[in-house]
Parts: sequence; structure tokens; C-alpha cells
Amino acid sequence: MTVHAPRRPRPEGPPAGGDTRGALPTVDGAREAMGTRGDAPAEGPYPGSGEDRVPRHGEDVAVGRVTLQTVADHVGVSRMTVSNAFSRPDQLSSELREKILAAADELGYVGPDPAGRALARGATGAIGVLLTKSVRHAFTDPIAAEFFGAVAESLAPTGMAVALLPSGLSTERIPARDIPIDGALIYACAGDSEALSWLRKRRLPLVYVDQAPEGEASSVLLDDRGGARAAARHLVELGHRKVGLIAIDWYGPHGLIADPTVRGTNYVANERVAGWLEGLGGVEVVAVQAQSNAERDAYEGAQLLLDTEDPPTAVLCFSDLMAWGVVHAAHDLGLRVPEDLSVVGFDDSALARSVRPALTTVHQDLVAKGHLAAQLLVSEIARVRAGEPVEARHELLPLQLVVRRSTGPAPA
Amino acid sequence: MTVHAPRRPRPEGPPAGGDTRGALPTVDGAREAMGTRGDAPAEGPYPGSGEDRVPRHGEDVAVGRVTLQTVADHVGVSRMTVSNAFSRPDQLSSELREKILAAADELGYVGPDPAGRALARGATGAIGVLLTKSVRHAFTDPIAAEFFGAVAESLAPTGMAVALLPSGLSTERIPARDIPIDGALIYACAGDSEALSWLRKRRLPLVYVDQAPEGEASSVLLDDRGGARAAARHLVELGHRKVGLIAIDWYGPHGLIADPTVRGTNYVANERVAGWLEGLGGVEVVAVQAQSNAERDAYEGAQLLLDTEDPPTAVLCFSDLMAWGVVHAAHDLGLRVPEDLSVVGFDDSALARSVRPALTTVHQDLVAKGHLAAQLLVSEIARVRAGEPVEARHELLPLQLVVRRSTGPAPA
DNA sequence: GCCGCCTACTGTATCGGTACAGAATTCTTG
DNA sequence: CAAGAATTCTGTACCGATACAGTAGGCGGC
Repeated sequence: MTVHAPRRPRPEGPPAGGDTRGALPTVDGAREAMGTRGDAPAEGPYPGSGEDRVPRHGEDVAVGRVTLQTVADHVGVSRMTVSNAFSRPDQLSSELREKILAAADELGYVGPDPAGRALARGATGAIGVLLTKSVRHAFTDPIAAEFFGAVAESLAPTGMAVALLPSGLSTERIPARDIPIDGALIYACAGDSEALSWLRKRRLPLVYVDQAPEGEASSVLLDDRGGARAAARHLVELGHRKVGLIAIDWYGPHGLIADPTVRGTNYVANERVAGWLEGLGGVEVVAVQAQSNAERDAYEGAQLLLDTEDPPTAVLCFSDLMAWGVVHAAHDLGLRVPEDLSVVGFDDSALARSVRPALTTVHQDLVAKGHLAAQLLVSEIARVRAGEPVEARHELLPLQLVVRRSTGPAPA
Repeated sequence: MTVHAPRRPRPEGPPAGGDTRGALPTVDGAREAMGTRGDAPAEGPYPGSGEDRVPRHGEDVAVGRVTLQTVADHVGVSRMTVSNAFSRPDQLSSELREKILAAADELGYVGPDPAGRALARGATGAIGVLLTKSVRHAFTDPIAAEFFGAVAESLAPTGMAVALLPSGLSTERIPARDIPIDGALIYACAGDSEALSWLRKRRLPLVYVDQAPEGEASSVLLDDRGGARAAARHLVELGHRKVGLIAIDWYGPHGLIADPTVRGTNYVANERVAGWLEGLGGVEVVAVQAQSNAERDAYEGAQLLLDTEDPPTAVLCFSDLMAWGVVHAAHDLGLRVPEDLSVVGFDDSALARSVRPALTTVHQDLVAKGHLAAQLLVSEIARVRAGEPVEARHELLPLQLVVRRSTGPAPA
């Protein structure tokens, strides 16, 4: 039998608090290393004597490497008992537990190592959040940020952490594949994302948000379609008979869209457009695809709609930001809002409230969405662990039309 | 010897993709067993012939439980070789590697299990970010959000994930103690946070941000003091001889502060105040502590400063938001900005640029801060792993005074 | 033809814990 | 007072991987 030196010396930081115990790394065929001697409790199968002594698990060969075994040896109990002292207090007398905890503290044992525990328990205590757009987007975009804030907040009491998984650029390390997590939230990612497919392969509990789920996963969706429909009906009720649509992620190049019923790849965009069309019924429609969800692009798109012989009397926009761009374009064309042109936004962001005229828009409860998504995932993870059958749940959150000052009766 | 039933049945989702291979992994001289023997829970129809058979490591007992060993057995190579195929391609012929990868794919083996790998390698690939204020704050506050965005962005190419560690409310699970991470960023946390002390006990590489480091940890700080000093000098140069200060986290209750030199607990607030005082030299100072960093609270604080016999001719504010509140208060008191009152903000947020008058403020490069913090931590982690000595580094990022329209010469 | 050096794999010993069945005692209880 | 039930702790067998030493051929050099 060959004996190997202990690997991974674990380059230590400052030595454990004032603890200058033996050190002597005594590798290989070592005569005893400080802690456990041949007389350690229950050393039964070990003749203890001399040669060929492999440093056994708990032996504190490298200074500072304190594990359950270290503590166990120190107190004179089994490793299992120490584990119980930390993780299942009801399994031992509180007296012994105190003693163990004290010894642990003295030795500088922090508590069960998360990595070891994760392996043994099969759970890590973290859930992933998959982000396809730039990670930064999650923080920068107010809509996304609000959602994530709610998720994190709702997770905090459960003691779970949120791991942001960038859909890596590096080939070497792919967070979605390599980070230990118990489940994940898929947030508005293109379905073909490679990272997503890793998560699916891992067979982790997944909850899709703002995106149609694949496979048997659960989902939390906002009723974008219903909200859009309500917005459209609102215009119809106001008497508008020709309505413009301005959105993103349709198909083809940006500019005027021949057939607005053709669907693109963006789930949310598709739903909103579909809802608009449903709500508008037979009303005449002109549609424009903007280059991006930005005020400037919406401004340009609006020009295509409004700077014509027979412009629409109202415009439905993909976002408040875009609506704001449309309002600007209208003003610059000499149109008053809402007297000459009604404009409807989407999202009910802070902007919608603060600008003049305040925007009629569709409000979404991002906090509820975040809470719901988090809860769904957590309960699903719990269910899987308990061995209970999981069934995918699909939640649809209602949106609300908020009528403010940017819409009015169709001009005569 | 007793036989234990396999624990943790790993409640399976849908069975592995159509693969119903007979399992017979025939490990060392054992007859094969497809399940375990009669002591398993919910045992029933187990034709298990022979005697006591302990399911050995690689045996594919539970359908869907595919590990390195499963693949190894399937291909007929050692487990180690499979591991190398995934993690160290240079260790085997590319021919064999292809074969292994194909088999793995067929068996539905996703790749090395992150938890197992984390334990064996001693690294998880995630870094933590400690948040003391509400987790939500990280997303809601634009300053924090911008910083985190930069951190995440800068980490993405390295393939590391960011784990948000709420400073838990639950006693049971404490993320800072229980989540597997390789290092952490401490972002503007009160020093007494319990979560922080766990991180320190774990002896993880830490980088403090916007907070004086404890122990031997590195830090990234903005030169708040220098920035504040520049802002104060600017006022002095404009001839102001009595200046108001409005900030938060001083000491005692909010309202007028008798001695502005007394320091509070908020590192950033302390530095800014100190910088102001340095820059103001002997100029007369009146100080107010606002209840929070909000426009409304600043508004009320400003009234205390301005609605007096002999008001200051300029006010230095802890943030742009507060400056905006001060501007409002001034207007409502009939004071013009900057003719009658100069106002200086801090942060150079979007607000400072968009309001009228545009605010003179102190610009900070949050993106640089994020990148730097991330890089510092990553390199420190790499150094520790490589066994190289780590030395704490302390970076101080300069701030820049941006003079806009809210400041002017002191009124005669 | 013997030796040393590569290359490609394999064996063994961990990494640091947890689950579960036992075993040793003590406490009930009929 | 003995059998049964609690209460405490211990032993064994993993969780799923990686590090490192070691070994078996193949091959060029002298």
C-alpha cells in the first residue's frame, strides 16, 4: 500500500487565533500527528502500532484545517455527534452540545463546511437566476430591478441566497452548468439560450418568468395580453377608429409592419400585440416596429405613423418610455395630446406618473410577480426534496389599465 | 455487516431520456443487484436473489442517477478518465475523449456535479455579495444598482456567479455562513453585522467596498473626503462665508447638529462631512441631520437651515436627491438658486443632470468601482488558491467636482 | 537489446459532511 | 421487576467528484 501526502495544503491565512499547535506536517507514514493518537476513542480496527499509518480523516495535519473530526477528537465524541450538535440539536443532550460548541469555538471551527454539506445533503441553499441580456441590465432596467428586488426580498426570510448566473461568455466555465444551486428562475430569456439548456439538462426545478415555459416547468406570467386588450378597448370606447401600434421584436426590419399579426420571438411583445389586436376588433391598424425600447427610437417610429395624410388618432405603445417618445413626436408635429392624439403606454413606470401629460398606461405588479416566482420555486424545491410529486403550476397575474391624461375622445 | 438501504431516493422527475438500460454495472465481483435488498423502505417486489449486497458507489440503482462512475462503467474506463475527459482534456487521447463524451450524452450525464466538484476542488465558482440594508435596496437604489451591475458585468467573463447574501432574518439558515462561495464583497455594511462576522470567521477572501476594512482585508473606497473637500472649496472660492451642511447618519436625533465634527457610524457620511469641513476651513457652518436620504426629509431639513434670520448662502448636501429637496425648499421660501442660494449635491446621479437648475455635484465613477472591486476579489481568490501570499490592497478612487448651474457667487 | 522518456490511463485516498440503523443507557410502566 | 419506550450517542456507508502518484506500453538512442 502506498501512502500519499495530504494534498491541497490549503494555503493558510493568518494562523488560527493564537493557536500554535504542533504544526509538524509530518506527512506519510507519520508517527502521530498531534491530535488523534492510537488511543483515540473507538480506534478499534486500528492496531495503532507503528508503520504504514495513513493520516486518517480527522487528523489535523495541516494547521488551521479544522473539521468536524478535529472537534470530535478534541471533545472525545464521534464526528456524528458534533455534526448533530450543529445541525440537529435535538439529537443530543444540551449539556454535551454546549460543550461541543464551546470546543468548536475555541478551535476556530466555524460550522459545517457549506461545500461538504451541500454534497451530503444534496441541497445548497441558493437558487439561481438566469440572465441572458447583459447582467447589468438586471440592475439598470427599472422593471427588471424591481422584480429582482422583490425576488430577493421574498427569499430572504427563507435563508436562501440568489445566485446571478450570467449566460457566460467564457467557454471554460458556464455558471448555469457549474454553480451549485437548488433551482432557478428563468427571467425573460430567449428560449435558445445555451445557459438555459444546461439548467434544463441538470433537471433542476425551474420557474419561467415572463416567458412561456418549456417542458414541465412552472411559470409566472403577467397577463400582458389582457392588459393590452384593456388598453385597446379603452381607445375603442373613446371612439378611435384608426389606431397606431408601436412595439419591438416583431419580425423583419424596423419600420412599418405590413402584417401585425405575425409573431416574433419576444414572448411579452407577442402577447401585447395580440392583446391589442383582440381589443381593437375591426378597427383600422397601422403598426411600426421600433429599433429598440428607447425614447429616441419610438420618436422616429412615431413619425412614420403620424407624419402621413391620414394619421391614426391614437397610438398604443410597448412601454411608457416609448409612449413618451411618441408624445414628443406628436408635439413636434404640432399635435396636442390628448386632444389630437391619444397615447397609451405600458408598464406604469415612474415616468408615466411624472411626465405631463401623465400617461395612460397598463400597470403591472412587479412586486407580486417577484414574490410569486420566488415562492413557487421555493415550494417546488421543497416538494422535490420531500419526494412529493411536483406538478407544474402556471400563474397569470392580472394587469390594470390606469387612465391618466394622455388619452381622450377621438377628435371629431 | 449490515446493509443499509440507499438513502435519499432522489425523487426523479421524468425518467432519463428514453434510456432504460438494464443497469447491470457489475462492479467488482458482485453479482448484480438492481435494487437493494429487503430492508429498503416501501420494499415490495424485489426479486433480489442473493444475500446482502451493498450498492456500491457507481451502481445505477436509482434510474436517472448518473455519475461519473455510470459513464465510466459504460465505456469501460476508470472513473478518473471520465473526470479528465470533462475537466482536463489534455490528459487523454481525443479519440477516447470523444467516445466518453458521446456515452455521457447518451446516458444523460450533464457534467461533473457542481457540489461534488466544489468539495473536491475547494472552490465553487461563486462569489458572495453581502447586503445589510434590505436586499431590495441593492436593486432599487440607482447608486447601488449601478455598482452591482458593474460588478456582475466584470465577473461574467471570468465565469463566476454572484451570490447575493441577505443578512438573514432567519436564525436557522444564514447565507453568509451556509452558502458555498469563494470570497465576498462587503458592500457598505454596518461593521457590526452578524453576517459579516460569519464571513470573517470563514476566512474567506474579502473586499470591502465603501467601508473601512477590518483585519487584513482589501478595500475599494471612493475618495468621498476629497470629493467633498473639492465641493466645499468651490463654495469658498465663490465667496461664500456661511455654509449649510445637510447629511444623514450623524449622531443623535435629526435636526440641527451642534457639533458637525462628531462622527457617526456611516463611513461614507463621515468622510463626506469631514471633507466638507476640511474644505471649508474657517468658514461658518450650520449643520442639519436629515431623517433619511430622501427629498422630503431634505426639504424639511433645509427649512431649518434657511428659514432663519441669517441663513447660509450655500448648502452642501449628502446626495443629489437631498440637494433637490433643498432647491425646492429654497424656492418655496422665495430664494432663487443660484442667485440667492448655492446648492451642491453628491453622486452625480441622473437627477442632477436632468433637473433645472442642473446641479453642481460630485461625480463618482461607479462602474470603475465595481470593476475594481470585482477584479481585486478575483485576483485575491486566485492568489489564495495558488498558494501565493496575499497582501491586502487598498484602492482609493478619485471623485470629480462637476460644476453646473446650482452654484454661483455669494450674494453681496 | 537495454534504458530512459513520453503518453495515456488507473488506483487510492481524500474533500467535509449527513442519513440511518444500531447500541448502550436510562426511564417508564404494567 | 422485567419488558417496552425514550434518550443519547456511535458506526458505516455513502454524496460525487479531484489530486497525485504510479504503471503499462511505445519508441528513439546508443
